[in-house]
Amino acid sequence: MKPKVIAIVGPTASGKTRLGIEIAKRWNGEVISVDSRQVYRGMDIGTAKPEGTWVESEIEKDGSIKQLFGSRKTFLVDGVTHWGIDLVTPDEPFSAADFKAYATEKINEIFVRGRLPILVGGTGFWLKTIIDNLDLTSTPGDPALRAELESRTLGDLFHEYKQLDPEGAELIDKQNKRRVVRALEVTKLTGKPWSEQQTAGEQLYDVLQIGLLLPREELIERIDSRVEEMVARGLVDEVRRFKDTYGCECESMTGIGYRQVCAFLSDITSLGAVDISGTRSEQLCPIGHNCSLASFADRTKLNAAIEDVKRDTRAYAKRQMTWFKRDSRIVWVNLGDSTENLIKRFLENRSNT
RNA sequence: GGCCACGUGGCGAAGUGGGAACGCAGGGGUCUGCAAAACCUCGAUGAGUCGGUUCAAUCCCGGCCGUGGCCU
Repeated sequence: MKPKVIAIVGPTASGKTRLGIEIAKRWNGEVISVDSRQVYRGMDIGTAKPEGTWVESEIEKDGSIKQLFGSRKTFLVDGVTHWGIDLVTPDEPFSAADFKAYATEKINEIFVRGRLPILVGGTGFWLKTIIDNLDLTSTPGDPALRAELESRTLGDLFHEYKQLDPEGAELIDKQNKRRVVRALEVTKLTGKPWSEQQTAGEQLYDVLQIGLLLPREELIERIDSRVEEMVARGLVDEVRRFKDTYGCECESMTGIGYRQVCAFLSDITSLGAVDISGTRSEQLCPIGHNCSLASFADRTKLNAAIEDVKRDTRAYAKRQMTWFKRDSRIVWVNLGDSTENLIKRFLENRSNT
């Protein structure tokens, strides 16, 4: 019998986190965040990381389970244990494959504890690695090779790739350089065509996917107000801290919120319009907020950056819906609907494979 | 009242006497190690409006309407 796992999916700002907590409380579960941005330590406000506290772990003490991502501590949100948060520093890479290794380990641990694993998150690809047990090839990225490949033109790369893996060349998105680079990278590193390495193992878990559905208008409202809330909570200062350490270029800074605000900060810095060495939080706040030091021009720019964040978040939500829509296994519920019977039936149903 | 300018898809905005760029927004889609990423794709049978010139008008001419500016 496969372990039963619940997954809560849906676009950003649809209320997944809260639902996850409710379900965890009701069914004795632990949450695993499936979010490619919440893995970064310290990136809290912009990733809408749930607010919680790190406590000494009670459950990890016996050491009976080998921990790939060992931690003495547990992240508690409203009394519910959360995994998948604060796994790496913002300059460390963390891929879908890393996540798969981490999450499967955590699911098994939770299962052994006799509790219910609840995957909560909007990173569809990461979730898919677990639900469909993708064998993400055993070939990690090779930074040197990748850098070399990336310096070449797409046409050139595709040409070489086609020689090495004609079948893959048919399947791949030939206009997406990032994909072609990876396929070529895998093929060269392993000596075997990338297209032959795309396999999925047998399903590991019995999964109930619950999708949160809400009217587009309502989702947009929720996105907008959440972004405003982030700003009020100090998004700009958070981004500035990371900008000072990592700049705007590293992967973790390409997240929505970070990207736009980082660009804004670079803009005003280069113009010398704002002294950013002083008491920062007082100097930078958008129009409509109470602040005295920022110039009107800079506040206008910040407002524009915030609008960009909202816009890009909407676009992201749309992409997420495109992803989830095509998975017919998802059971869609309206925000606010009870999941009681749905989950009850799922848990009572004995899986026979 | 007179003079001048302008009137292009939801917004912004080019250009041309003979296939209406582009940006943004919006819709649809792809996805097997960067996925909040990367990539693909679709929207004006028609240019305020009515006439005229021309083989042909969004582009030239005129009337009307509208907008902005200037003048008395």
